[in-house]
Amino acid sequence: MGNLHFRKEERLSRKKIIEELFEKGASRLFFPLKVLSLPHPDPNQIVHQVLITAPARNFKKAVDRNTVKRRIREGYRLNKTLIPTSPALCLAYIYIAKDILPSVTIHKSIRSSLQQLKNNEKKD
RNA sequence: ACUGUAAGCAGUCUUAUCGCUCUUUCAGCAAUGUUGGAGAGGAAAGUCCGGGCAACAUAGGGCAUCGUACUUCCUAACAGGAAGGGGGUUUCGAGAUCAUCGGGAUCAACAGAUAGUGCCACAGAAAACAGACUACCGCCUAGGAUUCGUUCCCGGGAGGAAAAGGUGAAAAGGUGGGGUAAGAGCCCACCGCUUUGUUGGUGACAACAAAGGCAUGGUAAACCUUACGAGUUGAAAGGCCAAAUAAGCCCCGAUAAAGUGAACGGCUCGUUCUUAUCCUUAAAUGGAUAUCGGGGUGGGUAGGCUGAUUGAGUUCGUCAGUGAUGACGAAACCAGACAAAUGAUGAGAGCCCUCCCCCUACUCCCGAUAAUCCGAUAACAAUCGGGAUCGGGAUCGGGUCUGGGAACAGAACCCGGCUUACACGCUUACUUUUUUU
RNA sequence: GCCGUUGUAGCUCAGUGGUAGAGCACUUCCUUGGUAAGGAAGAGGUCGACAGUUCAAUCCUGUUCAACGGCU
Repeated sequence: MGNLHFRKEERLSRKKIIEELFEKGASRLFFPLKVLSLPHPDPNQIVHQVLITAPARNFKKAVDRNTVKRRIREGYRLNKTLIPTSPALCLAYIYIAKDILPSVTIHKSIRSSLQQLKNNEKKD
């Protein structure tokens, strides 16, 4: 098995890249998630960088936002070996559903999104 | 027993796999790996108050604006807290009744309405300068009736008086008595109010005495007055390092400083002099270009460290105080993230609710009585009641077992409060309903 | 993290303490051969929620809920 870490380097935290991702990134919907993806603009980047967010409009309480973000993060951490590491990507996971869904369904949708990304790269 | 309200306490535990943040041991140039340790709350929430801390501002005083408002104390400070004072509501008792007094429970942002201004709908005669209206009273008087003494009816005049008008949230001290033409604090008793004094209390205030004779309707969470307080902005503050501040365009200046160039000297520096070119002019007068400097635009950078967790702190004990709280001593170090860690998936234990089944002290209910005991109807029989026994059911409790539940809620520089949210459980006070005495 | 604004009829908004209104929309009637426009009448409000001040609160005060905006 590969490394199932999720360290600070894999978090997307630079404001400029985030803006670029939200402007140019290709978006697909895997309910309950919306996934934005873009090749990383920094050529020295080795690992993928991921942004996870749950809008405060749908979840008023910080506890609910935290639980949703934690479940998405676990889903990415356990399934990130599905995509190859060679060209680094920027990803954004936005939680769209208005209820807190169980982590099984969230993991399923993450898995399918990663499969699709892998297929796209093969075509390229 | 049960229902609810308020206050307080407490708000799961163990373990497997894979991870996150900080720290630590060892290895390594480093990335990193490895060993051990720590890792959300009573409200972390709302951001309603008050501070610490930081930057900027600031002679002193006043005005404006905003806030606070019974007293004393606590506190770093507060619109917070503690202990009191007076007040409202309700209930019980005293008072023949009323005013009022005393006890209990409970509520409360409680300075000033004789500094001034404003407002008080509807209703009502009148809503704040009291007296316009109706009604009351005697005096004078026009007319009518009459039993011709007078009385009655209906008007007028100049007065008296502030008692009556039942409407309103609120009506100009209250109740009773005297007094009077009618009345009135006009006089008296009790009570309230105001002023003054004495005593007690640190004080809010209370008690008592004397005088006044009612003058003073409500509203300040209306303006306002008085007293006290408040500089502004918040960690997205501030400090250090790294990176960047380019080109282009616009404006101003070349006096000083700096810079450039030159000369000299003791030459990593000092002294002295000094913009340059072109056109134009009497003139460095004016203009253009270049260079340099400053400002703007433009675009660019926006990462790390610090601030930042040893503190008005925590736990335990003793002492002081009615209490909030304080003093002293001891012990340990107990989250520190930053597009934001403290998790995900399983398993088990305990707790709560529910379903099936079993046992069951005491108690209660229903039914039966072949035999047996007691009592009532004078006695027997019979009947009734009670006991006893048997059967069935309910309940407290215990065991087994099915399914489910576990609230409110996530640190964001740090503290002190307030407010709001909160499942199950426990304690205290009050309380709904039912049963028994 | 810090600061602010708003909440009134189905919609857009007035209303500075005395029984809450306008425009559009809705219903019924008139007008027309019919519709629109026009005219007449009508219905529809816990003034976001809960407390307090006041005789009386949409308005004043406090708490709370929701929506929206700003600060790098």
